[in-house]
Amino acid sequence: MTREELPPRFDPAAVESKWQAEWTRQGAFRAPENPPGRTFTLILPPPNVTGVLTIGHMLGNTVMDVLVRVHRMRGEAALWVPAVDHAGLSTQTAVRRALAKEGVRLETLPREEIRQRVEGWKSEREAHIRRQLEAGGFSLDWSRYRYTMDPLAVQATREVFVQLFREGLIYRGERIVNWDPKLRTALSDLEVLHREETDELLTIQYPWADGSPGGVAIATVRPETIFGDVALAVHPDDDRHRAAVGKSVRVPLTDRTVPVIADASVDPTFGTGAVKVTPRHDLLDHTIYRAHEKELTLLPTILDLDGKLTGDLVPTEFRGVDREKARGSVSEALVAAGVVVKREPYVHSVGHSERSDTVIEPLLSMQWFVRLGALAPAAVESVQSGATRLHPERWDRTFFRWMESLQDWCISRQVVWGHAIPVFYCDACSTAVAAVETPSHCERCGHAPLRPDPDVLDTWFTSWLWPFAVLGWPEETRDLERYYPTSVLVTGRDIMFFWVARMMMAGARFTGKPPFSDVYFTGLLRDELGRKLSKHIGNSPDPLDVIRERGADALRFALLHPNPVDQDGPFTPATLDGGRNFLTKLWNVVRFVHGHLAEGADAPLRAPELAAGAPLEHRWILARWRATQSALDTALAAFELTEAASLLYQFVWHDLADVYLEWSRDALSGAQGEVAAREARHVLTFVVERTLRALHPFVPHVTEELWHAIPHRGELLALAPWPNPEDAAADPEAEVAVATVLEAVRTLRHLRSEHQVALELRPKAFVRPVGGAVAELLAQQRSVLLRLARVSEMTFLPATSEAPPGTRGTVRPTGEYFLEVPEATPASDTLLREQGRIEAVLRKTRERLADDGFRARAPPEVVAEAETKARELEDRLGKISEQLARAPKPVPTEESG
RNA sequence: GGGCGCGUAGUCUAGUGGUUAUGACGUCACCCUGACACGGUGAAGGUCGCCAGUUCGAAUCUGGCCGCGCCCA
Repeated sequence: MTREELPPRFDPAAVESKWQAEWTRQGAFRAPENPPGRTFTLILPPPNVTGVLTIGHMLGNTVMDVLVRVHRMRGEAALWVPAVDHAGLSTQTAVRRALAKEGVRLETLPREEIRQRVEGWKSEREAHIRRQLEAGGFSLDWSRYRYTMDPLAVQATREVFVQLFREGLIYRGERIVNWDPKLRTALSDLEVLHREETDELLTIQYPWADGSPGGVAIATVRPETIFGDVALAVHPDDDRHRAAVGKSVRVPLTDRTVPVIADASVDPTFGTGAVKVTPRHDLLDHTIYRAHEKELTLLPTILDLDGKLTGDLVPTEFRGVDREKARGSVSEALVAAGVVVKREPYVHSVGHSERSDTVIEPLLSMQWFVRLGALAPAAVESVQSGATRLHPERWDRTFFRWMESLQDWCISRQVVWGHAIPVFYCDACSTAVAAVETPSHCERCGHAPLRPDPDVLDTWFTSWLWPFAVLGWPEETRDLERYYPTSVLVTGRDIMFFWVARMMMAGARFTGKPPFSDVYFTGLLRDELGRKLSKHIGNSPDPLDVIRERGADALRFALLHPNPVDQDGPFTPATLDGGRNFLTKLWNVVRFVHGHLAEGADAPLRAPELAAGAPLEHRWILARWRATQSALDTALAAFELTEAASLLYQFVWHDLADVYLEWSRDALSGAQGEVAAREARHVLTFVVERTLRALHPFVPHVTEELWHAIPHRGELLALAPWPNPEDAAADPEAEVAVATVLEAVRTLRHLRSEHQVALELRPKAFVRPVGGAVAELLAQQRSVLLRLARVSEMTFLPATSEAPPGTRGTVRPTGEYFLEVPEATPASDTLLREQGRIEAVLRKTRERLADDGFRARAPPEVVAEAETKARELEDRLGKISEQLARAPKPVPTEESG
């Protein structure tokens, strides 16, 4: 092992691809087939195969990779299953857009050709996604890669459908659904986003059918639907309209008359208290219609699947006109007819398609539904019992609330791309049968062939099975037996209901177990202006480009370091710099260590046994390492990955580099003899090797590279054991002692800086310690003090002596410090500020002590503590005054005056 | 409209009854010291959103107000 192996600067491009290839070659991430002992399983939330991964995905992936790598290093059989999702609707939308560029309308192509187009598109994007995942260094088991349209997934999807169908939990029915007229498909409630919009609220007078003067006025934002009216409805207790009930009115612009009916679901406070009833195109109207089915025979369709007015009831001039356009022209026609009483702006919540952003059209339609209400209790129970824990916990309440108010889930989609609904119709005897394998003939009457259902399933109907479907369900595979239930689900809050809750329902129903024990919600990423990352704004680069420029490890650290669980975090050039800077620091620390190590040395199995009189700095760094590793384990157990990354950052940069390396420089260089050098090397190798192990899950490439450059045991850091804090001893005494020495060093450095003593000078220092213990400690550490504080000598002063001439000094809790200054300089600003600060604290402390209530009610130890503090502060204040008295006052600056 | 959550230096953030309020980025000063200028050393910067209450004592607990975010309707 020679020094040339570590170049002066970390070059991520070469290092990262090298180790990615090596991990793959050695099969490091391939989970064993039938492992003994503990397992740890993650599923990658399958990205849409027609999308690409965003920086946001990288955050979730990094979280997962840290978790799975830690568990792998702990010796568990760790499995992380990669996958992509066919994403029926969004894939078809993407293909539709691509076709539009060629001037081809998707609807004009035969199904088979659409499928081929989608396949081609899929393979291209799938490869890009895989490149992104590999470049990130994510330790996925590619031998278990899954796609939601794989034969295995088809099998699981159909099996689930058939089971639920047979139990009556899936049914086909005519219901008002959310219709997307642009994509021409039904959507589930979750795929509808509500937005406040301002529309015009028209108050329209429906004249009496018998021609007598007056009529009934209703308010509506949808005048274009009046042609579908079958009634007007009022609240039964509404005195204003009581007389109208039972009479008939004429629908404006038509010759049709409709009755006025009473129904308790009408809101009497809205508009005039009377509403029009258009039962095929509004949920509430449909409910009213169902309640009055006997009186109302007509159920007219006036909007087609594209959202255009249609049907005999619509006057010819409006037929074929889009609903948005028709709204304006019908409104004008109504005004012209003199039936509009009032026009006013009205703010209301309007549903939009999540996919196409089109305004959703409520439409009576024959669709397939799942009765989620029957599946919910088991999922609720798993959270209530703690079998599944949400992180952060407070989402429990939102989860429960949603689960209590479940609507039936519309699962049929009128698109080409997706899993066919496994239902087959016999045209001879009108039987419908659900079957996993396509039946060749009708079981009941023998008729053949059967007609398959034309619709496909909502993509989420496959996704909700994912935790067990990827492991081979419904077959009882070894993977299913050993790796299910999975461990942690990491995802964004936005799909808590779409996916997480539904997986819990499916897991409970089909496997009898919660599909995972923990759910970790990641936060959103925002740019330096606080905006969400989005391609539209252009602040969301392709992770591959970021990795090419900065490296995967820098990206990973930048994502994790400032992004606590469920909290929005920054993703900016500055955070990326932070990641890169940390890696450079780590690289240089190990490079320095590497330069001091003997060749062929072995990795220490445990920390060296240090004698009681062993050098303080060794005892200290081992204690710090232990504390860090222990806090790290605690943070990881609580899913506090930012805290975990932060602990390692602090340890590497401040404890290891700033303090320990500087402190032990002399010993390492051999200036204190071979025995001291050997001991320092031993401690250093131990600490650095363990630190690289602990850092590995966060920044796997650079740590793997560095680990191979120092003494180690084993082939791959990725498979090395996770460090055990018990390998080093706690040492509170050393921690206190080092804090004291560092205070002395910092104080002298501060005096130098404050009084502008040039760095190349080595002035004399004088100390008057507060007590014998401090004096003894500083005397013992004299040589390191001289070196770190860059002073030529250090003289201890007796308690009663005068301050040495030609010096300036300051007062700290550990004692008084004086530094030789070249010529008479004023006392420092800092000393004045310190005086002010201490006076303020002292005043407050004295006030507290003067308060009888405090003395009577506060715990005695708090009172005693305050008394001690007051004495110490008085003492220091006196010394500060002496210091100030023996030097000219500083020239007051703008700020200090 | 209902629910959940959040307001701490210029920015992000730790801190669930008693310390001179934590850390990072940024800022300022000096320094290319033999691992690192992607660095070192030192410094400045805060009425802990506002008001009241509980308490000997509140960033921390309670209530109200103001501002912001998310989810559901």
